[in-house]
Amino acid sequence: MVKEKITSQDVARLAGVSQSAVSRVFTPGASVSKETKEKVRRAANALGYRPNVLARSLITGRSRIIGLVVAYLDNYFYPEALEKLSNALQAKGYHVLVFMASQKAGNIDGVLDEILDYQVDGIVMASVAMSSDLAARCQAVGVPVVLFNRSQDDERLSAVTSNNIAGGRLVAQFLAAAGHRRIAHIAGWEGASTTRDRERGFQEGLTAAGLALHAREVGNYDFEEARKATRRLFGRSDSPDAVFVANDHMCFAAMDVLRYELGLRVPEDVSVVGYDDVPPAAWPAYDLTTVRQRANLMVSETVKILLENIENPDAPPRRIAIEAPLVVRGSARIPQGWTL
Amino acid sequence: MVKEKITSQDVARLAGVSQSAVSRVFTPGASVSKETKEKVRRAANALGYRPNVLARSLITGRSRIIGLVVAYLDNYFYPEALEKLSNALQAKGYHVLVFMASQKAGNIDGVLDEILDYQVDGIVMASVAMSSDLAARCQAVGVPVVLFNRSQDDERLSAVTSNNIAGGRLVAQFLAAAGHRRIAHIAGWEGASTTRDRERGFQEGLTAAGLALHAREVGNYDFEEARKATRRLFGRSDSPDAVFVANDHMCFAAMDVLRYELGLRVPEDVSVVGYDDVPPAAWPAYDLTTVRQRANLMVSETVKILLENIENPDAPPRRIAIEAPLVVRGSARIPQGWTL
DNA sequence: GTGAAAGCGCTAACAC
DNA sequence: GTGTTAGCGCTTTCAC
Repeated sequence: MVKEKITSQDVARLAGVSQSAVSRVFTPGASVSKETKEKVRRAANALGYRPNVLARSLITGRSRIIGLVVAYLDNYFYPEALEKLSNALQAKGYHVLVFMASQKAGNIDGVLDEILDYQVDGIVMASVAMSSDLAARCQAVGVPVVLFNRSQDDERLSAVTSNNIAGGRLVAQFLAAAGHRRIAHIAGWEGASTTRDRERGFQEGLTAAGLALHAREVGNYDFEEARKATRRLFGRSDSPDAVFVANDHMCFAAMDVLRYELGLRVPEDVSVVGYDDVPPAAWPAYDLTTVRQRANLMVSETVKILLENIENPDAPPRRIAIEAPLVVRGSARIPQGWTL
Repeated sequence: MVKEKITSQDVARLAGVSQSAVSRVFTPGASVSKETKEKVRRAANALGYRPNVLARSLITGRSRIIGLVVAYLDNYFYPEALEKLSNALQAKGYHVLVFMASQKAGNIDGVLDEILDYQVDGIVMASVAMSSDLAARCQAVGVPVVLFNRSQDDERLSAVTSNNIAGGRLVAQFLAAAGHRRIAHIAGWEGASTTRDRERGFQEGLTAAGLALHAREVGNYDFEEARKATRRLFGRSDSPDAVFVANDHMCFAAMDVLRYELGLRVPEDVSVVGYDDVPPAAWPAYDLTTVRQRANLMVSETVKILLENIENPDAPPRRIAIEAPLVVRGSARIPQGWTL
């Protein structure tokens, strides 16, 4: 096993220049003559030399690593986001170091320590809530944090979400306009801002239409819990004629219970609307009417904010809510003349 | 913006010990007295000190970073694998640095350079093929590589897959035993070992049952292409009465075309079998009979091999094929008295 | 434009 | 057991 570590020193020797000359060739803004550059390049290629980014980080104080904390990947909104995030960051010369924040609560603290140990230049927290003193810790070491798909009141945190309130409101309007009167909701995990906002907008929309929420259950963004919630919702007399489920992941579970356990037809017997527009929502088997979270935009905003805060540590945190359109498919009755 | 970088030097000063004493406290195998350890711990906590793993890496030559190259995350086998891999590695004190290898071909070369720049301790290549000289490069710098869900003949590469040949054979047996006689196949991307192996086993099984492949199309593991392949397969007279689709991702596309475009019933009109057993395969809307790739086992083997090769650079590469059982659900006719 | 020299924050001999 | 010393591979003044 030949562990040949080629250093800039080796290249310098071969090229007949100083070690710092080699460094300059590999440092974007440095001043080197054409000839030196040429010689060094040649020597470097001959040896297969590549700069050690860890050593570089030690001195520049920048690792070009972004820590990503994510709780779960079984909600298919996240793989999609992760893929896009990684691609966008890669294009800017950054890379994503993944930290899974398992279910365990206090867990996040430990994870944050691990992240910081790697001297990351920034942190993206996807679907994870952060305590105030964690935010303070990041601020103390000067590492910008942006919350992805979660919002928080803390002044020091940037956040990118879809406009969950408007999204929820849109669903209510849509369902009300279609003539539904017994409209139910399956909420997500109540600790999450997305859950509160989607439900708040939904309630507002219902109220504006002169309706009251017919029934409500909590699904905690969990597949199995969503099934149970659906059974409870439809297990009683006077069951709903429409249901808004707080995300697509739970919505698939709900639809399956509706159709295959309860024998209900969608949308003839009950209209179903989700949130996220993950890929399976478009599959004919579900053909789900849902609010689209525009992953592309959410990711590009996240990257923009992150890089801005890395380059300028005094840039203020920002909170962005991306407009979230309703994608009308076949799982919910369509109101007469619905256009918006 | 207070960018307080706390170093071991600071801690040493506060604790009244030498800087190396501090280092030893944070180095697992080092010898420190109880009192020193206590003093240092206290000082470190007071200052919020944490060792800089990058600086450590520079000297130990180990970064505790594993590079993961993955081509796409829309096949839901990969998010699942990534989650498990990250968790398993995290438990061992390693972390995953993600590199997306976009569609572009020669791309892998560039990606590999980036990976190596980070001084990763090991590399996992998921669903990516590697040229021989890339393998040589990794070997040259002493970085172990394990292929995940792909196999390759190169001697220097470890690989973990399911037993694709046996899996394919099992599907053929199952379909033949159910009395199907016009059995078709939608293959994946023909450049992948999984594609070849699954099809090879499938063919063998067919032959053993005295059958010939009725028809064959290529879906390239792509959703849209799989739809088209399905249309071609069933667009002619004498269309298949059963189809084995090379992975679940394509299989969902195929089933949707069968049911919602062609009006065929599954499994009454046509039996459908997939490969992977991703979560949606178990959803009632699909209820897919499929070969299970045991992500848990595949990941734990991957981690085992990787760590083994990191700790002992002379450990030989290993090629593992995990047994892949057929999960019988409702998308394919079940043979009389099928037990295995 | 280029080399010499001084570290970045840490670990690992090496003496004591 | 503990401090001193010498780097890990690199960037960055600083003279020239």
